[in-house]
Amino acid sequence: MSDSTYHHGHLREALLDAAVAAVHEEGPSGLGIRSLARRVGVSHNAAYRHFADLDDLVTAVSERVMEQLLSAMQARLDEVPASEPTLRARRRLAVTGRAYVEYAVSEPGLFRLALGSLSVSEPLRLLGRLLDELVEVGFLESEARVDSELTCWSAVHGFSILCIDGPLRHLAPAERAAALNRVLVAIDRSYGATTGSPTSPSDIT
Amino acid sequence: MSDSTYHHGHLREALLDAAVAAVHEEGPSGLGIRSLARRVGVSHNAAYRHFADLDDLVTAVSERVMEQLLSAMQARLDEVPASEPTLRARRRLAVTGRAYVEYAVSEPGLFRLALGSLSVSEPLRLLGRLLDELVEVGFLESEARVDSELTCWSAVHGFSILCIDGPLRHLAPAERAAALNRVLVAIDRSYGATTGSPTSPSDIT
DNA sequence: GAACAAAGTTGACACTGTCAAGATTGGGTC
DNA sequence: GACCCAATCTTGACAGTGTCAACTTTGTTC
Repeated sequence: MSDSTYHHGHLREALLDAAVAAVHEEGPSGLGIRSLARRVGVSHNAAYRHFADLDDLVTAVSERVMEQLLSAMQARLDEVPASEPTLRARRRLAVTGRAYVEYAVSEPGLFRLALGSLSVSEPLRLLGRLLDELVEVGFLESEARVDSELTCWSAVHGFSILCIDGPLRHLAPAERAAALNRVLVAIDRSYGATTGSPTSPSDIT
Repeated sequence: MSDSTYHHGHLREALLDAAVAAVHEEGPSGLGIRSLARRVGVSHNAAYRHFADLDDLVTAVSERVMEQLLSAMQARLDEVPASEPTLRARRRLAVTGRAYVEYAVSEPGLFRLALGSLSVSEPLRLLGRLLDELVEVGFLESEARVDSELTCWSAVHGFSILCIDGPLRHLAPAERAAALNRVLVAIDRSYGATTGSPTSPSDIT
């Protein structure tokens, strides 16, 4: 790898890194072909060799952010200790929702960017698996399983929006956590309502 | 009112009208100081006498859209026929949620614009009143009332996003309506779960 | 009628995304 | 080892944008 500016070698990756940093610092509007090129130290529209378009670049950044979000959820998921199977499945769902919201709050710019222009099919697939677990374990009736990822994802995503630029914007972290717990308990209750679950909802927080 | 271009008279309102039309046709990115001025037939940055800033203009448009959304919900609300009080209160809540989603789907650009930059405190207030009704009527326990607007608004808003640019994007209207019904029933069930309501959830659709 | 403030216009500047054409480089082939 | 080529980056240009400053027009008020 020479010092010459030509043939940077990893321009695409460097641009994506810079894009994540820019959105982290300045929000989604900080993303620009030229400003990114400046940040990487390359001349304007060098990026056009790697991205067709500003939209194309934004899409690529979104995919990267979505991967971060997914792995953050996955990490939390794996930390849930073994216990009574039903309780464990319910906790796995709750923990995933909490990870989602916490990512949104800690990285509002990246979250807005990713959710504005990309399909959320990956997180929905993960959610689907968790709900299947709830059915296998007998907590969620298979009839109520239909489209249940919609209510679950909607609730968690909507709560994130309220925290980022809604009325919950200036809530203290502790109060936000309390409100989030109420939302997660409501989801849990809504799924277990049909079976009259014996375990208290507060067990999942 | 003279024919002269000077002293347009209603420039502010004309600009807001044009803004709504532009976003309706071209999406949020169709909003621009200059393009709006062109649309109204006035020279560029005449808008600066009425709006400090592009952000200021966007905020004003958002408020206008939010008013449209609110009155759309209110209209549906008033159409719910008198019946058994509990059923009526539940239906009023469901109908409001449906109006919210239908507005989002029918005006995705305006919906995105308004929800991206404005607080949703007005709709939340309306929602709060509906939930108070559910408490008065004995369907929702007052203990579960705390922050219950969060779960409700979150679910409906999240569903809207899924319909606009999520995996539900290309769903046929009938299927979308069916999925929406399931979400609304889930909310209803989650609220009535603690009391063991005697009425079937399907009554509210 | 003169003075004044409000409303619109004109001109300029820096910035943006994007296209076209040229310069530079490393890898493969004879 | 020299040569060509394709990939990569640069330079230059164009239209479009938001915004500031200075100017012009207009309706109102004393």
